[in-house]
Amino acid sequence: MDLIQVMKALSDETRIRILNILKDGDLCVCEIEVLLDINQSNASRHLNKLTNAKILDNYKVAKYVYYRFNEKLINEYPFISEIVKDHAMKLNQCQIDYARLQKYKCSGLSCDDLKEGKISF
Amino acid sequence: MDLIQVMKALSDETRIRILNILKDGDLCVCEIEVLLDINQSNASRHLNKLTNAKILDNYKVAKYVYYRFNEKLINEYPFISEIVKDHAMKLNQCQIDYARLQKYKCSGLSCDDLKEGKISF
DNA sequence: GTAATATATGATTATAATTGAATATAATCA
DNA sequence: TGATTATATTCAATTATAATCATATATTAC
Repeated sequence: MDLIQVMKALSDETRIRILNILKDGDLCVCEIEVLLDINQSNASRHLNKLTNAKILDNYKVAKYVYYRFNEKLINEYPFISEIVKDHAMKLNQCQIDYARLQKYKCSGLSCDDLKEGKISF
Repeated sequence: MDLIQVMKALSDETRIRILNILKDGDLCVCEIEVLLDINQSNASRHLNKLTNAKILDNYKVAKYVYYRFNEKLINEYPFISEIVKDHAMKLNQCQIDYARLQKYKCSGLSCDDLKEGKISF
C-alpha cells in the first residue's frame, strides 16, 4: 500500500476519531455514527477511505457491517499504532468520544438501544 | 503541535521527498530545488508548510537558508522518524532523489556549482 | 410476500490545498 | 552605490477533499 495514500487517510480529524474508538474492538457503522455524532453517509465515506487505504477492513454480521484494523497493514506500518495509541487522545474530541464509548460498553445495551437514544451522553 | 496539522504536512509526496533528502544533514533551499527538480516557489512553500507544522526549522547562513529537522517535535512524535527512515525510500522518486543527493555530496562541489548544472543527473 | 432498517453511493456544493508566474525582500558582490 | 542572487510571498487558476441530501441496495422482521 502506498505511503502517501495511508498518510492522507490519517490526516483528517474524523478519521483519527474513528480509529481511536476502534482501538479496543470492532464496531459497526451505526455505533460509530452515534458515538461520534456524525451522520450516516459521512461515517460511511470516512470508513470507505480508511478501508481503501487498507488501514481498516470489515465483515458483515446479519445486516450490520463491522469495521476493524487490518493487522497486515498495521504490521507493515507500525507507526499507525503509535498515532492511535499515543497521540489520538491528545485531541479533545477523542477524549469525549472515548468516554462515550466506555459508557456505551458499560451499559451492556445493544447497538439498537444506542441508536434509539437509550444512553444519554 | 496539533497531530492533524503534522499529519497533513506529512501527506504529500513532495514533502516526504524533502524530508528524505534532509535525513542525513541540513540543506539550503536551492539545493533542495535542484536535487528534487522542483521550482523555487514550490520548494519554498512546501518547506514553509513543514516548518509551520514544526517538523522542520531553519537558520540563515549569509544569503542561504538551511533547513533541518526540529528535534523537539521529532522527540514528541517518534513515528516521523519511522516514516522517513523506514518507509520513504519505498517510493520510487525518493530513491532517485537520494541517488542525486549522494552524487552531489561525493562530488565535493558547492551549492552554486549545483545550481549552475555542473553535476549531470 | 411487504415494511423497516443498515449501509453505500451519486450528485451537488463548499472549502481547502497545490501550482505556476510574477513580484517583493533582503543579503551579497563588484 | 547598483546589480545580482536566494528566498518568500501574492495572485489567479486548478484540483482535491469534505459535507449534505437524496436515493439505491441488501438484509431482516413481520
